[in-house]
Amino acid sequence: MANTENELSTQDRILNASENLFAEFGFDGVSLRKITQAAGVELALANYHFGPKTNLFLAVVRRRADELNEARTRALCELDASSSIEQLIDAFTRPFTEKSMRGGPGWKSYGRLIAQIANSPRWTEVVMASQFDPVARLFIDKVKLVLPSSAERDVYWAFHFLLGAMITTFAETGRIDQLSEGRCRSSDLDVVHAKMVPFLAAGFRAICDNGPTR
Amino acid sequence: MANTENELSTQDRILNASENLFAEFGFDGVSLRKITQAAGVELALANYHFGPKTNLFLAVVRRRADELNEARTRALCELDASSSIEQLIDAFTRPFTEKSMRGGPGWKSYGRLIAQIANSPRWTEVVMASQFDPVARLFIDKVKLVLPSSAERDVYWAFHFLLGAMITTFAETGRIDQLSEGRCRSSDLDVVHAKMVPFLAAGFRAICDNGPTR
DNA sequence: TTCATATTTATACGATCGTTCAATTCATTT
DNA sequence: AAATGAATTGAACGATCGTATAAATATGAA
Repeated sequence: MANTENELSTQDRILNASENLFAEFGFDGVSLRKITQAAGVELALANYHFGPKTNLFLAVVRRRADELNEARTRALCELDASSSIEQLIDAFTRPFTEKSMRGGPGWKSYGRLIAQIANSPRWTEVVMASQFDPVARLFIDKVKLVLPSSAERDVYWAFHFLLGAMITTFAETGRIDQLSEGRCRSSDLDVVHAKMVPFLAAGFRAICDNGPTR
Repeated sequence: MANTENELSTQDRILNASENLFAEFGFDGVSLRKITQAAGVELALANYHFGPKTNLFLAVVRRRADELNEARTRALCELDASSSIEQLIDAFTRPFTEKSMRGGPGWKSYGRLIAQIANSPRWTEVVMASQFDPVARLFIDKVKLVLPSSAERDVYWAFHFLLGAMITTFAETGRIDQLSEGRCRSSDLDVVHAKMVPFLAAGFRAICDNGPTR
């Protein structure tokens, strides 16, 4: 058997190489030859273990999506109507921050990968909706409890802005590092997280807390 | 000569087709053959007028970036230290909203294109920094005037979150439409803009208005 | 009209793409 | 040891990629 000691299985070697390269160059910017070469395996093994290239891409996404959704769901379920919007946003965003900072280097690539997928019409339905909608609905339902006077549409819009800010944060493109001439370090997600939660919480309160609904 | 009456020049036909296809499929997801076919011109004309494929991509980005930067700069320069943070955010974001809603269909594609570029390490430096940094610095300088008690780092972080929310808004992937089951229509940017400005303004105040700096 | 220049056409080159498959090796069970 | 199925190898397929080039055509100045 493989995968004893510190050796990785062929599947994991391919998945890791795919994650890195897809994150940097995108789905169409990487060939299966580059992937298998980076993984140190033969070309045909990608097709043997994962089928067509699209399936390999989906396998890369799904691998960490399950773990992430589980952590988010667990954190959200501990909160109720008496919680603050800060706690809700923290529960939704902290799992990725934790994994990106302390879950291994693959999570950094995964953050960049999700950012590409999220803004690509090609993958929005197939990947984002199918993988992340359930926990998104859970988050929104909790927001309705915490901010009961909010109109439902406004909660969705606030969540839309949250997604944009969060996804570009986890992408870590380094743009803000460059623009701020080193004053900001986007790779230190603990610091960014501490700024992001109050920023987004204030936004939620501003547009979702309009007093009695009618 | 060409381009009399309602006919488009070969360059414009190629640029328009490139804009649409790059926005939908990404740089590596489109071939010059698909582009020239969609433009109704011969394959070799793309190379003749624009050189390598990368140059064509950059030409697509630059075409509208100049017009957008000019409108943003004009709006920002009308504001001073007595303005509100809402006015500043509006000045920065409204030009794209206006052009996307009433500037012709090409601006919709351009919004999706920028979203891809913004989160792609490949283009962050070459495109984003070189094209959009000057007006970004102008915006940040104005924020420092309007929120004088803010720490400089916090202004950059707030701008970072603004960029994420704004860019995903202009991408119009339709994800929030789907998630909200039609309650939100991301293509109606006038409505989204009216929600985005107070959302982001509250976020800026939350993390940039910490009282006296020290 | 004649000539020089700019643009368009048609074709081709070498490279790389995703995918397939027969042959071979490996691991495990009888 | 023999057999069986999974895993790996190495090579090849047709298709498509970006780019280049020579010939044909269109354009504008003399």
